Amino acid sequence: MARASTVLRVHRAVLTLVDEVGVEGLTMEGLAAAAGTGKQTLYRSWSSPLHVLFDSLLARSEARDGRVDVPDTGDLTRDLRVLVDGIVAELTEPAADAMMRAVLTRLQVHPELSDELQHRLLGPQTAAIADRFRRAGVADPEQVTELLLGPVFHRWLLRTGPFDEAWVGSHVARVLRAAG
Amino acid sequence: MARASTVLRVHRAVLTLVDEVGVEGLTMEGLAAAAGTGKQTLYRSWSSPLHVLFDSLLARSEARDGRVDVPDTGDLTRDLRVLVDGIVAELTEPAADAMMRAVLTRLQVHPELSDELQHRLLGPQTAAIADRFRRAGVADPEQVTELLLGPVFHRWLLRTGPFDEAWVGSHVARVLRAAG
DNA sequence: CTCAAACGAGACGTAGCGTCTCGTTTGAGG
DNA sequence: CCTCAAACGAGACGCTACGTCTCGTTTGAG
Repeated sequence: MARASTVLRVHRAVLTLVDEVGVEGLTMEGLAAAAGTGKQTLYRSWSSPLHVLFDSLLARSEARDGRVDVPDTGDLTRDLRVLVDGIVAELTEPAADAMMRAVLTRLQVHPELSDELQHRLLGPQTAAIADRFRRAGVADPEQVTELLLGPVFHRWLLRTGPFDEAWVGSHVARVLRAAG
Repeated sequence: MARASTVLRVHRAVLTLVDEVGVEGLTMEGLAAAAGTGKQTLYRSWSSPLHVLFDSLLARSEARDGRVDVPDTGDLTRDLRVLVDGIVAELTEPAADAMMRAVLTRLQVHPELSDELQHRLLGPQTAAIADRFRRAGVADPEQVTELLLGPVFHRWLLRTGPFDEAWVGSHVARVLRAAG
């Protein structure tokens, strides 16, 4: 429906614009101006500025073959600490924090986007972590992955506590104890 | 600053209105009309429809002395299952689900409200759960509480899986294994 | 009873919405 | 190389909610 060059231009524009005005500041009109496109062209492919941003983020992630590198040195405890440290670093990096918070947030209003995020981004990432657990002989690797990520996510989203090194260490230890 | 009767009227109006139009459909103008108040009166006390809703929810929760009942029969496994079942029931009840999702997510844009939610609602609730763990002789009860709630929250917010009975059971068992 | 604070009502200019036309560009099939 | 429909840019349009503002009225503590 839409021309590839147009999509590319819009994708680039939204990532630039969101840095200037923030996720809340995105508007279809601003986007049209920034991308040098007509509003109708935007509405042809996306139904809101959030959809544009979201689509652009997914496209970018897939373009760089969006793999998670789950460390596998043989030392599971160590690997998990490195993994969680990496996730925490990304969650607390101000720009990424704001963006993910906003996207995740606004996503709640659009369950179909939630599914898409699940399949195109989160799913592969949690699967990679579950694989690491499976290789280490952990039973129920998917659920243990959830046990690992859930509290991190909980702490991040609800701001219930800091992500210091001690917390990461004891959290990983607790998850491994649960994993048996 | 604001008269108590006015606040009460607005609180009542926003809870009625949100059932009709949803959280996204709330506007200051609609709220003013529903509460029979001037817009200036609203802006005097709240800065957005979300703030009004949020304040109203907190007030309601505190009015009924918003305590969590954490079961304590002596059988920790059983108590935790009942507790988690209760939380899951509340999270999946359609009206409450939509409301909490909207509030919690929109909250991300207003960190100061996040703190308020933490202190006036979530904090006391997690503390009650941590106390149950502490009474059972669990070490690090706060962190084990996070281990219990994190995955529930994660699964709910990201819609990564269903909340069936088998999941609750195995999750509780895993958390207890981590608790030692 | 008094009078300042709080109020309701609603006018005002602004911004972004989503729809719509209109003339122009583009690129695949003949 | 030509054709022509699909996609495009530009922007006008009416609309809704925004946040600010005035103005006259109500309310309740002193």
